[in-house]
Amino acid sequence: MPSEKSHRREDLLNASIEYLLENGVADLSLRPLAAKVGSKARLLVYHFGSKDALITDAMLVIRQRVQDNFAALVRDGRGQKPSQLVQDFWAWATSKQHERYLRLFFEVHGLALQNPKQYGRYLEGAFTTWVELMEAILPATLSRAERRALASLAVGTVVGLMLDYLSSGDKKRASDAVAQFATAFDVLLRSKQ
Amino acid sequence: MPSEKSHRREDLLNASIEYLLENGVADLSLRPLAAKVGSKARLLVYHFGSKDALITDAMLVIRQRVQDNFAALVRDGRGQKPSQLVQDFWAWATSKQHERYLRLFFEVHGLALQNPKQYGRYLEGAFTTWVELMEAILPATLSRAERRALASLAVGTVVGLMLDYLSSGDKKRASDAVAQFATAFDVLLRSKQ
DNA sequence: CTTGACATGTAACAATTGTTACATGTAACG
DNA sequence: CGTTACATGTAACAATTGTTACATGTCAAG
Repeated sequence: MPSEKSHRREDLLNASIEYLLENGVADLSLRPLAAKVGSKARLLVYHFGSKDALITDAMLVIRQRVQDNFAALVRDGRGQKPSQLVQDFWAWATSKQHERYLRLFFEVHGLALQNPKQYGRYLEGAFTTWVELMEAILPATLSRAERRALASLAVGTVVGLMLDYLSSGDKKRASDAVAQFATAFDVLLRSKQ
Repeated sequence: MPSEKSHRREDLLNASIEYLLENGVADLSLRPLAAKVGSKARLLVYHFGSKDALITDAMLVIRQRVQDNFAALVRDGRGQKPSQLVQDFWAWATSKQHERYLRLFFEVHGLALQNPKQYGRYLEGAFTTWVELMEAILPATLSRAERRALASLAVGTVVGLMLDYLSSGDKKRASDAVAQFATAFDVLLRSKQ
């Protein structure tokens, strides 16, 4: 087993992530991937253990990156209403340059649902980590149960509308729906206070 | 090209649908599928044109079935609030026996996003048909734009929370979020009237 | 009986798959 | 020098893939 501080592994992982973002995982095969990242199929298995493990490792890194960005949005927008943060994140995630993150998430997620054994490490926490991040920006005056339900609602709504946008390409319709959610969310939060 | 009224094709399609619901499409290969439905790979290609066309045809039938069921819910619940219909459909779709429909939808959807050429016929309308169904049960007093946004919101929210439930297995949390949505949706509808 | 459309059967193609065994290199450190 | 850990190279395995060419069967309508 290679050491955890190997930077060859890290380099390969970063290059592979780029490849995954461009090509998806459904038709992924190790040899073309290895060729693109300047390596060999043999070595990808050596460094990551298996194809599935490589994909899972890549997805965990990607998730962390996106969540780091969300955390930065929260930090920069301290004091903003949760509904505004949701809209800011929506704008960030649905920008042309970030769409490929969403696409990859949805692809791997769908595969993971049908084959939890293969991608279980990714699936676990795929939603719950987001819900926890969202809970943290909801008013502390709410009960734990209310925060949980409202955070889940916000995450679910944004995720569903992202999927809509990616599928239909109709950004205006999806963004209008997000705006409607924002006002409804504000009302909901006010009513619980 | 085989005629459209061939019932051999129809039988094979129905049997294939059952197989897809149990096994997903990612690891699907024609020979095992053919064996299970009492046919040969050769004939599946003959009847459907290609593997991808078979999957797409199956998905369109499945979507129609689920949407027919939604329409039946609407018919039986005439006069109910939209938020109640949403919750009824949520209960139907997340029941143990129907979960596999959701799983298959999300799997194919993810694949379709990364490869629109392959599953384009399915992707087109995957969301818009649902949004139209939802628009139809919103008050006619709303403006067209409002109906569109609110319908998109309702569909997106339910879809996102379905994905959450399937991923996390936490039905209570997801259902609580749906309930929160229902009350918010009612408020939203009232405010527009 | 014959035409014709639908269905099936047999068999092959050419390419690719993830993974592994075995051996070699490299470079830092004692 | 020699040990050790990490990295790479070569090559093969065994199985499977979607699709196609070509031939045969089935069965109702003319």
